[in-house]
Amino acid sequence: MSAKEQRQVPSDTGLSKQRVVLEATRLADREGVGGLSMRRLASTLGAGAMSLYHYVASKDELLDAMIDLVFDEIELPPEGTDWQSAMRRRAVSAQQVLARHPWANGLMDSRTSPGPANLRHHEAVTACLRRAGFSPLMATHANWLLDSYVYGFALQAASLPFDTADELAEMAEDVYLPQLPPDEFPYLNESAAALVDAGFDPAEEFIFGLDLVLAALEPLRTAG
Amino acid sequence: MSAKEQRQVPSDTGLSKQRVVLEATRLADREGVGGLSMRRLASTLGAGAMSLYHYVASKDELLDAMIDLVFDEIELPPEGTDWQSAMRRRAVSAQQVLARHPWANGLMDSRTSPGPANLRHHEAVTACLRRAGFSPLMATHANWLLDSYVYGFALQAASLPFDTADELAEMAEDVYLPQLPPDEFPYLNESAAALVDAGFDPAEEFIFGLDLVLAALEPLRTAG
DNA sequence: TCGTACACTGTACGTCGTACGCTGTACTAT
DNA sequence: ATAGTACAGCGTACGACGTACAGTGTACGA
Repeated sequence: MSAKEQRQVPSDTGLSKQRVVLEATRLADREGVGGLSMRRLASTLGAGAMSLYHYVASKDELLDAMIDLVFDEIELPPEGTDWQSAMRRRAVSAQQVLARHPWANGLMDSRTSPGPANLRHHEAVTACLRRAGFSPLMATHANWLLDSYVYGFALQAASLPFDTADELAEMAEDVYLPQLPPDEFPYLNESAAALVDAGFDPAEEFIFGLDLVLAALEPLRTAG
Repeated sequence: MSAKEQRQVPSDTGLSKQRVVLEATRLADREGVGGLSMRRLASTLGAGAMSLYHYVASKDELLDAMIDLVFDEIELPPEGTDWQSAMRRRAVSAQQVLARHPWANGLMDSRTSPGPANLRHHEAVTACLRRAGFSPLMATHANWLLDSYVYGFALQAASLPFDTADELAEMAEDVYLPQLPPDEFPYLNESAAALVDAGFDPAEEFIFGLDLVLAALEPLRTAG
């Protein structure tokens, strides 16, 4: 039980940056980013509000750390498969993580400096593409396109009031269609009907677009 | 000068929902969404804070209205050309509008109910796709893919600390590269160098990915 | 002249992030 | 044993926030 070497370990009672950031993301998952205040966070940790400032310089830094923790949850592209499988896997993982932490997307645009997990991730993805034969420039194009798709999809999915095909079917009749006079929005009505019929599911939709994107990128692999 | 018919017109001195929402987006453009408070907004309008609540039920409703005003700025897909040109035109317009109002992206995920301009836009885009031969289901796929790309790109672009190729070149040496030890991030270093060489420009990057997406969607047009 | 409606406002409450200065404990040097 | 130092954590206070509530004044129809 020498004291020195376990100083960094967060004892069950003591605080630590890890514990603060982790509990903050849990709180944000539960109550949304609006429900995350330093006072509330502190009280779920059994501490006073100002104690947090020993581990985090400001709320902004806390938010940055939370974002980086989210990036840390995303699977890196696995090695040892073709590049499309690897990228699909990490894209799906990213989509799931962003669905788990819906607040993360909204935070991204305000914080400009990437954290370590973000950088690590970016490096791994770029490595995967380069090894698959993409030139540095084409790898950048691919990265932008893939990330745009992942983030944009998450953004759209987050603003849907339903998560599954069943929930959509329920809502369509009660909420959506009443807002859409058929003479003003004929095509949206047609779409809504088709989606309910087909059992639209966001997770499947993500894969559909993702595969289109991956296929579109294939020709870049040996160009440039 | 009968009084009745110009009641809705915002006289130069009087307030109106239009004036409130418009000034709010101007304020947000200038100072970011964090700088938009009811008090500050009121004072730029030369009014008391509580006066705003005669035109807007809450700040949330104000934000919704601002988002819808942003949608209203986006060009609808023009009729009378092939669908790819039409969609490219509206996508580029959307990208420009989102770049002009960087705060809009971050707001999207929290507000779930689309405003009238949003619906009108969605209807027009769907109509364009349907008339081009997409089935209702394929039109939905296309819509999701395109919108994901547009929003996701805007999100990424907003978190870049530079806007043009020249600014990137300046920043790369001073800010970026020092954060990227070459032994830990070899591929990111390689990328950064390639981008500076090639004169990476976000606007061009957008078009590049967009054209890939449009081409990938072409086969869906006659399927399904 | 009165009444009523409406555009607008001042004050107040609870909450936020956080600056500042204070506690208590643990450990080192004497 | 004692004093000194470092640091984890806290209490209070300040200015800004969204907005509930109870006004105030002006315009206009009766």
